[in-house]
Amino acid sequence: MMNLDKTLSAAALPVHEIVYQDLRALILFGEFIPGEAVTIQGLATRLSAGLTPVREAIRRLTAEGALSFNDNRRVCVPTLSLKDLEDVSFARQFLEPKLIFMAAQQVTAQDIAALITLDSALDQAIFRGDAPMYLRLNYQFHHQLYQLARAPILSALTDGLWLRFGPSLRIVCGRLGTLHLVDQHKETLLALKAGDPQAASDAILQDVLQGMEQIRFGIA
Amino acid sequence: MMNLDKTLSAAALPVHEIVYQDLRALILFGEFIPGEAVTIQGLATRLSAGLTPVREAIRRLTAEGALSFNDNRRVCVPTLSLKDLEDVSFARQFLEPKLIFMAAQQVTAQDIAALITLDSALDQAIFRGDAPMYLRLNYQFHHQLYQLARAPILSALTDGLWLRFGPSLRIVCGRLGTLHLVDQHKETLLALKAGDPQAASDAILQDVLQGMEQIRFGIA
DNA sequence: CAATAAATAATTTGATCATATTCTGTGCAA
DNA sequence: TTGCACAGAATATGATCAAATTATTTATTG
Repeated sequence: MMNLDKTLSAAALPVHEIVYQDLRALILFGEFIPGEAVTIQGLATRLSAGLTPVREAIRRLTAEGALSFNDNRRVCVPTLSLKDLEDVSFARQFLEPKLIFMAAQQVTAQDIAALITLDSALDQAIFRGDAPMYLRLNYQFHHQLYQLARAPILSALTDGLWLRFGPSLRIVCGRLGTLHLVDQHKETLLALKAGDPQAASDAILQDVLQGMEQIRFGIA
Repeated sequence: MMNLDKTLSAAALPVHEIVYQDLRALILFGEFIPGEAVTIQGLATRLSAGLTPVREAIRRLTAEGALSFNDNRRVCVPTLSLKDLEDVSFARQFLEPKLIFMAAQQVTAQDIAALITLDSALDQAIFRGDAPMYLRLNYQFHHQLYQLARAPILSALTDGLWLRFGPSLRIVCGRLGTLHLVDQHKETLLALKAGDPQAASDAILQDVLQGMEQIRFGIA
């Protein structure tokens, strides 16, 4: 029998991949509170999948630090200590500027246009006070920049760090709303347009520092 | 009924955990050649485990970049391009000195003694031309230093990088033997004993640079 | 007698496996 | 070259067993 499920969809991804992406988004955009327990069977029900695919997705996320595997064999969303945040901050401070520097060296006008579109939507979300959308678009903006650097290993490292502070980010927004947020991306976009890697790199560093400061303030 | 399986062993780890550790070691210490295909069923047979635990271990290693998941749904050991090596090198240059700096600030005499013991064994292995043992001990030396930093997130990042260049390292040793290797750890140990974080940090940077250069030379 | 502690039962959750299904690539024939 | 069938491998489910947590009951003590 034909597979009718993938009628219009892209590529008939394996279930474990879909579950991974769904669960990743749930964590990244704060559907889980830090410290909250995550059960295999619960997820299987919630995402209407079998146990094995869920299990696989959980192991992946555990390897990425998005979930932690207790000695009880239970899994939960880790809470980010201040010390942890310092470490994440340190890593981002050298990874992101490097990536954006590389991206700036090979970015096309089309790429920049796409980023500008994204950033406009981001502004809208802030203005509307739409925190979930803000979180998604902000991540997407950075993620897209990583892709442009064409450095898979560094991109993976940097991307993975978002999973560490994602849940905490959500809490910050929940407490403070989005109106206090200042968009730091304009400088970066200008530097990209000007073809100035160093300026782009410097601009993104400011964005990173501001973001980390935000969270530090939020979880303290 | 009592659990007789863990007669003397530590804690009766789940099979998926054991498989993960075994497979990790196989990759890290070069039992697999870069590019080689890894089949789930093959591993299940080789490690005498079921499919589900092997599956989980593979997903974990995939998330860490030690294995790559093709669109064919097949898994293989990725080959490290020169570009990839540059990226790994960049990340290690920041991460390792930072970790060792932190370690040096809280290291005890006992810790140092353990490191010296390790390093002696390492010297022996080089002298004997025992490449597999060299690989294990060298990794262990660094890994132990990471632990002393008490920075779980940065340790995990750095540890993960070994999985990227591990398979290539093995090739280098296979080609060139171990006799050309110079132990760069003495400086680090001296700095630790002297309680000089900056010196320890600088020393380890030299070790990292030399190691990466080694591989660059080997895979070119 | 009330309150706390210990023991036990019930329920939930995790781990593993056997099995059925689906997918991918290859060789063969038209 | 195109289409079809087959073999090997990956995927996914549900069943089964073990471990852990929670709830309940019983015992003990002040």
